[in-house]
Amino acid sequence: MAKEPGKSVILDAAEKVFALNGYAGSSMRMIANEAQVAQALIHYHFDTKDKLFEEVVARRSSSINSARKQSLDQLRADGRLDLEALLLAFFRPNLVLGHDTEKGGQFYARLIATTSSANDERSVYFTRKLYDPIARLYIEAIHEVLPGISDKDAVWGYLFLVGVSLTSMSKTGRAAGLSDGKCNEDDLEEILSRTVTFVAAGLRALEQTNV
Amino acid sequence: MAKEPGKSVILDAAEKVFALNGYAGSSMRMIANEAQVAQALIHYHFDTKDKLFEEVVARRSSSINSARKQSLDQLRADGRLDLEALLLAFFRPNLVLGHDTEKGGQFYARLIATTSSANDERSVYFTRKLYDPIARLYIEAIHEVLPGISDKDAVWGYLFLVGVSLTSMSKTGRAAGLSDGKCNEDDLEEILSRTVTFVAAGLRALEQTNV
DNA sequence: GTCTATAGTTCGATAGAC
DNA sequence: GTCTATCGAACTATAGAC
Repeated sequence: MAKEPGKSVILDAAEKVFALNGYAGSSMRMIANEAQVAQALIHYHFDTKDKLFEEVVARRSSSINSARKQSLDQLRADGRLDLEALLLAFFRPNLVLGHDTEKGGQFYARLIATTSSANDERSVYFTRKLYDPIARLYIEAIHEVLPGISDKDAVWGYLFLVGVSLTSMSKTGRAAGLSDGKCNEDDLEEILSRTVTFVAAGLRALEQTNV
Repeated sequence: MAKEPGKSVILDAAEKVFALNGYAGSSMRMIANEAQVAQALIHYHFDTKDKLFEEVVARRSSSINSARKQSLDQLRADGRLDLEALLLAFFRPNLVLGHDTEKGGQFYARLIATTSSANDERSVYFTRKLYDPIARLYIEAIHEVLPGISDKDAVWGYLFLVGVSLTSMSKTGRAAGLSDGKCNEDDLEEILSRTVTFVAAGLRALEQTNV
């Protein structure tokens, strides 16, 4: 079925174009063409390119961040908060969205990976605004499950954790290329279990260095 | 002392502008202004924006990659190749360059982090051309020092390793912000030892899952 | 809401003087 | 080798018909 014109069609198109070309590398014409609407319609609904980008990111980030916060609270309430559970709570929302073609969110993971690695003012602004609050929550939780870890190691460990998750989220095809096809970037559980194993061991090792 | 006009002044300016704004977000005018030369002079020396970018990257990547290859060969020749030595051989060239203000290479690390996380055709092309050969070398070396690791885990482990190193290389100020100033992104050895500890434990854990 | 047409700006690249 | 000046294309955004 053909999609009807409207805001969501434009948001989907913009998400894809921004993810594949970055903010500066994307033009309103490319997005209009992808969405099969007139360029002026995008300005009617979203005003400027800047505000369009903000709405693209806001649509997904709020659900991811609230899922991450709720999972953490739930685990704590149930007394089941350990390191592996913490990592699963963090990774799963992003990976699920990044691999879920139904929701049309398969490009958001790439968009976030690109944005959070960029150094321009807009990208840094978005990263801090959207992800620093969640970061502080998870750094605090790392202290709970690894009581021996130092403040510095908890922060560096969290940043390493994010670096690993961005790698596994991006679906650039590099894993398949370097493994001659053995690694399957579409196998969600395969990636998730490896990521958790790797990061959990890394964080425990950081805790050990402070004993 | 003021720098004299010429190719190296333009390359330094381009490296900085590209690192801070990305390829698409950088204009020849911005670079000309940063270098304090006429825009036409950049075209005289480098022809197109594309070729300028290629020369900016080539200037640093060749020395980094040959350092990585030579360190690996030397360790093997000396019979001192273990996991920690392998990781140090990989991380040090990039970290040293990223923190060395004398050489003027302090922006290259950010440029590479941005480029290797981007999904546009040019960035993917550069990442594969410049870094896939070194990647295959180090994946092979991972198999040597961790004989029990599976092919898939070695590739995923290598990609996680790269993800962690990009995080610690970038100097975005996020570590300082999240730790209320406790983490010092300028302390090279502090970052390097943490990175090695974290990644070594992660890779050993991946090896263990296959026993 | 959605379109066509276009104004006004900025871009990469080139011509030509020195 | 370095400059000023400018061309033609692409860009964001807007005006106005429907």
